[in-house]
Amino acid sequence: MSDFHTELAQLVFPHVARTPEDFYRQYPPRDLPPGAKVTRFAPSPTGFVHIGSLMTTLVDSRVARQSGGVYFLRIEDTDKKREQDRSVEQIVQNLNNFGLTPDEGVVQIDPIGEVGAYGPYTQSERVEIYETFAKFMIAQGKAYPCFCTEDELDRLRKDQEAQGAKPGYYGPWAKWRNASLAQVKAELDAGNRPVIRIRAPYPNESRVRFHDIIKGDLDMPANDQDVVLVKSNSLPTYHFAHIVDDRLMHVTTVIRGEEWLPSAPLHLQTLEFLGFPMPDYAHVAPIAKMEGSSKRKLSKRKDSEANVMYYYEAGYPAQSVMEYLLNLANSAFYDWRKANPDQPYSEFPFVLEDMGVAMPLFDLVKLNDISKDIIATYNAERVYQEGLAWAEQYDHKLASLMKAEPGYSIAVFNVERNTPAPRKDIATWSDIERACGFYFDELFNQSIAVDGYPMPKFAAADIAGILDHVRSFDPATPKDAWLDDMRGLAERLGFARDAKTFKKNPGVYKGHFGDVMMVVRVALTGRTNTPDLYEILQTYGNVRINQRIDKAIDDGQNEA
RNA sequence: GCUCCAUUCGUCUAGAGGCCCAGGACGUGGCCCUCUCAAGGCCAAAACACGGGUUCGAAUCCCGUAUGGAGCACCA
Repeated sequence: MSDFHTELAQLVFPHVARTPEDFYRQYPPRDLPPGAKVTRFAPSPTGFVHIGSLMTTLVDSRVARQSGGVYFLRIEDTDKKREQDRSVEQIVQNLNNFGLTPDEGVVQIDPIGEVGAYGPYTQSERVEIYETFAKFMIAQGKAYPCFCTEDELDRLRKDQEAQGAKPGYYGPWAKWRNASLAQVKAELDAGNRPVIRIRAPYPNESRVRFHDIIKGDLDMPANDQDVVLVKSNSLPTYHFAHIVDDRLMHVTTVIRGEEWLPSAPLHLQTLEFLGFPMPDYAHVAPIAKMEGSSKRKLSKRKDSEANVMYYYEAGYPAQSVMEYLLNLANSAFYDWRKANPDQPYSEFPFVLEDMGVAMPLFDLVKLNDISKDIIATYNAERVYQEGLAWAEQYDHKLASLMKAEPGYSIAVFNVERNTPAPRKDIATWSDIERACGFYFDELFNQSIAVDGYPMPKFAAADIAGILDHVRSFDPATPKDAWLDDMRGLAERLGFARDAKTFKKNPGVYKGHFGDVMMVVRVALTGRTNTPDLYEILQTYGNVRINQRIDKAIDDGQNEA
C-alpha cells in the first residue's frame, strides 16, 4: 500500500472512519452446523415477482433448509430510478403466499420490519458499509475515482467505435485511471462527485476458471474493464454491493439467474481484490415460453403468466406451483412424489447439481395436471377452506354461497373424494364454480335460465315417470340396490337394461339404461356431465331432490 | 461485432463409451372399465440438430457448422 493510494482514499472518503475489520467484528461467522448452506433471495424492488425468481427462491430455501442453514431476503434497492412503490410489500406478500417466508431479512409488512443479526437487509441503508470497503480498495490501489461525465463517456464510445476498438472503460481509454491527487482534488473542490471504478489489470489475457454447481466447469476471459463499483450518488452497483453483502452476511451459496454468468469474472476479481473467500455459485437457467416457433425468456412486460400473482389469482394452491417448479428444477421429484405421496415436498432431497442447464419451457398443462393430483389429495374441509379463502378475494358470489351453507359445501366437496381414486376435476380454486356450481341453487337456477335443460328427447310421460320415481329416493338404500332399482324402472318403461342389449335390438327399445339415468342427471344438475349420480342424490337430500324435480317438470311443461 | 452458455419425442426430461434400434411423465390417438363425466388400466404414434473425427464400439469424448439464449450501463 503506497502513500499515494492511502491519500487518494482519504481524499475521496474523508468522512469514512471505520475499517473492514470493524464490520468483520460486527458480523461474526454464523453459528451453524457443519455443511450448512446460507442462501439469499436478493430482488430489486422494481415491480412484480417473476415466476423464475420464485423458482430460484424455492431452490434457495430448499438448499438452505435441508442443510440446516439459513435462507434470507435482501432488498437490492440501489437503483432509485427504477424503484416502484409497494414493491417490497409485494415481494414479502408473495413469498408468504407461496410458503417461502425467509428466515431473515424483511419479513413483515405493515409496518415493514426485518429480523436477523446481519442487517440492515436493505442495501440503501448500508451505504456506510460499501463506502468503507470502497475506501479500502482505493487504499489498496484496486480502485480509483473517475469524474467522467455522461457526455465524455458517449464520446469515448463513439471514438472506440470509429477505431474498431473494444468498447468500454479500460486500460488506455480509462482517463482517470492514473490521475494525480491534484487532479482529483480539483474536481472535488469544484463540487463534482466521482464514481469509484475497479482498477482491472490491463492488458489481461488470462483466463478465469471456476466451477459452477449447475453449469459445471467454466473457462472465461478475465475482466479487464474498469467497472463502476460505486455510483456518483454514493450508492453501490449490484456488482459491488452483493459481493460486500454476501461476505458480511456469510452467504455460502450464490444461486442466481444465468444472466449474471457473464459478469462472474468481474465478481471473482472483486472478491480477490477484497481478499474475500469465494462462495459457491449456481446459475439458474431462465424459464421460457414459446413464441411462434422460437423460445424466449418469459417477459415481465409481455407475459401475464410471468407474474407470480397470476397463479395466486387463478387459484392454484401454493403447493401446486411449488411442486411444479420443483419438478422443473429436479425431474427426479416426480419419482419421489410417486413413492412418497403423503410427505410434504420439503422432504424431497433436492440436488442443486441436478438442475437443468438449458432454458425450460413453462407448461401450463402440466401445472394443471400436477395441481389436479394435489387437490385430489386434500380432504373436503381443506378444499372448503382454501377454496373459500380464494373466493373471498376473487369470487364474492361463490364465497357467500359457500359461507351460507358450510356443511352442505363440504358435503359437495366430499363427493367422490373419500375413495381410492378421488375425483380429479379441479386444478384451481377458480374451477370450483365450473365443477361444482350446479350444487348451489342460485348458480343452478342461473345456468338453467341461460342454457335450459339439455334433456334427451323422450316422451314427456316417460320423463315424468322417471323423475317421479326418483322422488322416493331413500338415502338408506345402498348404491348397488339403487342402481338395480333404476334398472328395473328402465325395463318397465321399455328401455334396455344396458347399452349392449340396446345395440343388439335398437328397434325394440325406447333407449337404454344410460338414457334413463341421463334424464335424472339433466333434471337434477342441468348438465350432461357430472359426478356419480348416487352421490349427488345423497348430497342433495330429499328436499333438494324434490325441488329440482319440480322445477324440471315445470320448466318442461312450460316449454311444451 | 466480441464473450460465454445451450441443443434427446410436441413439452419437461432420464441418460457419466457397450445395460439405448434410447426409459419415464404431461399432452395426443385407440381400446377396456362405465349411469354421463373426471379418473384408472392397457396399447400406440413420437426424439439423440447437422457434418467430421477418436474408439472394436458414441446420445455420451473432441473439432467444426447451424440454430436458440444470455451478457457487453453511474440497471439489477
